[in-house]
Amino acid sequence: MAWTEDRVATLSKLWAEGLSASQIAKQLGGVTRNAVIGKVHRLGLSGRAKPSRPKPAKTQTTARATPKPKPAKAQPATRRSAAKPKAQPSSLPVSTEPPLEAKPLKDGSYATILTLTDHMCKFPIGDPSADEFRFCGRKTDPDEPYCTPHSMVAYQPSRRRNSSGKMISIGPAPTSRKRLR
DNA sequence: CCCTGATTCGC
DNA sequence: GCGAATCAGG
Repeated sequence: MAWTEDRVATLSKLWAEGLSASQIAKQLGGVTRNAVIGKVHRLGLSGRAKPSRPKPAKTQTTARATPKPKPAKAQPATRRSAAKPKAQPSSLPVSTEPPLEAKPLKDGSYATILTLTDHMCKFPIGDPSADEFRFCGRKTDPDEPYCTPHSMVAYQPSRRRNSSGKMISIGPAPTSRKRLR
């Protein structure tokens, strides 16, 4: 697609109207937003509503100028952030209370969002909006957000329980959850 | 992850 | 001149 005069006219108009490059591109058809932006720049009408422009100059020249080694990136690996138990089990079938209560720390206090550390079970205890809210705080296995018992309730597999109500023997680990990556 | 505009550069 | 690729933000 070539930039005919009328197309450029349309481009200018839409751009002036504040439409985004992709919007304009879509409307014009046959061009990508990059093309639009490129053209806009070439036409010299880049900045639209730019009150201030403290742009200290982009720093991407290096990437371009450099031969670009591209050593095969290690791995995207979606960052696994700290566990977020979220929502309280207030609407669970039976007991609203988890099998395990929070365990006092050595100093007698309880684990809070402030005192939770790496190897402490992050299983939430109580109402998150309440002052008494705390975390289990027990020791956890490396990498695990919860202590073993809490892992079981937290990651209750889609597996059922047996008739006696007991859990089906799950392996030592918190079940299957280390997916992905 | 979606989107934005900005920039560079091979064509 | 063109626009894909890429960057930097939101």
